[in-house]
Amino acid sequence: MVQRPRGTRDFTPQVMNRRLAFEQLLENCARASGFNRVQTPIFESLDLFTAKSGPGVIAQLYNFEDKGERQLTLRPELTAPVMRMIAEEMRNDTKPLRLSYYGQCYRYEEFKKGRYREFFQYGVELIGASGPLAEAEVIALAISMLDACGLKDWQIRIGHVGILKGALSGLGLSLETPTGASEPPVASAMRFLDKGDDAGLANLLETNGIAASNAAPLRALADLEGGSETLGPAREILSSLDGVSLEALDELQITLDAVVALAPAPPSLAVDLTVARGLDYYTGMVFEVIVPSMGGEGQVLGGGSYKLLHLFGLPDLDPCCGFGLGFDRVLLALEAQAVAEGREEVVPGESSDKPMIAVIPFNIDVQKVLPIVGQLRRSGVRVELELRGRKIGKAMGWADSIGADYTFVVGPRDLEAGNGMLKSLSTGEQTAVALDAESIANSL
RNA sequence: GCUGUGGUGGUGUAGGGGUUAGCACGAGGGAUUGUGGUUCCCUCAGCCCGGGUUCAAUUCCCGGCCACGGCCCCA
Repeated sequence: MVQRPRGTRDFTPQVMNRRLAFEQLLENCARASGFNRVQTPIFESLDLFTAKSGPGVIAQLYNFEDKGERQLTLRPELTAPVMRMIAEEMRNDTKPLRLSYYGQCYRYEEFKKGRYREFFQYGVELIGASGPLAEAEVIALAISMLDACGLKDWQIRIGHVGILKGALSGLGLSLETPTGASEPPVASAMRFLDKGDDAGLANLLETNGIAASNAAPLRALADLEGGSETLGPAREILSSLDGVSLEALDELQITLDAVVALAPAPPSLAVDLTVARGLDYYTGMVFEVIVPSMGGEGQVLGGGSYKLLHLFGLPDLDPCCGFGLGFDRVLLALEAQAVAEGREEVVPGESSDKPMIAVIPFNIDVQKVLPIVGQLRRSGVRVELELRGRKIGKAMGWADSIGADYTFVVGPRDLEAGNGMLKSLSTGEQTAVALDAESIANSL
């Protein structure tokens, strides 16, 4: 028996129903904010991802050579392909572009709950507009989506890489990687701050000719916690440091104010200046959403402002802003929440559908009912036709188990009388209805 | 990359060096040749793969594969 490859999943009709409903819900949110869907290929040139993330990423790629000896790879993420698409197809489109995307991505790594080798990502990118208002639009959309799907237990953390970075470089730490080192001193400092390694931080400052006394205010800055009220203390700390600009802080303030006006209030919002997203192409505001109950795999969404389009010859469009949403993880969180609340419905609206009617021809020529089946379907009613010639009792059981709302039985007697028996499976009531689609539809 | 636990019909499980490998759900058929979600009967279908120990392995040992966890990492 051939099994599905490691780290992949099959989706049964019941599961797929839910996934489609979730995708539709996200899509509706995106469209309400003017974001329109695009789609890119499942495989791309290997260069696309090594250019963005460096040669180290190959270890986690499903890369291969095609029959024309081209170096290709299954896509590990969707931002780079969308950037590529913009450069190739959308240079002359009116800016800004508001794009959304959804699809599977592939990473060769160990998988766990909420982490698979084939996983699904939903995301948006706002291209050709930057600044605090553009950032607020993106954050607000993320909040709206999580709000719309009914998730309750989540936290959004918003930061700005420019603030710590500005403070550190303002003190005199270099943004350039020295020869022989693996990362610039600024990045090392941010890592020390994030991990709480104060000794390492002080040491780093001293070896770069900066007074170690500066470590304390930096630590205080990194440790600030809370909502937008933390910006006041942050301002005081930054003002006390030499050569540090307050510009990034002012921008973050504008962004936060705009988000409050644009989006529903999230369950928990925290300003956290150490949100680093680990990636050096993020240049401004960064944010992420955590579902605490999911533990180690609890980050369900991440994004921010980044500079990538210069890699495609479009530096004028940098920086852009966007986020990626872990489709599978949010769904897992919703499923866990539904179980905890003893609720059947996991994604809002997943089970609301048009009524379904099971048409059961009984000891008659099936041809007699086919036109009605076709007409009902065209008029928007879901119709399933009994295909196995079951006896009447079995047929009723079949109709029940496929989730039909009604049965419509047509036997010899009915045919003679020119009608059929329409039965509601929920109430058990049964009435004779004329043998035409309109009469049946009106009786539902 | 490190590490823990586990793999018995389609699903969930019991058992265990020699067994007709048990049960439940499921699916198909029948009791019931015009009415379902209750009952009864019948049928279908299983010891992950390879090697080793043994007279004998589904059971014990090793390896692989797969699954589920905890770290590391995460574009």
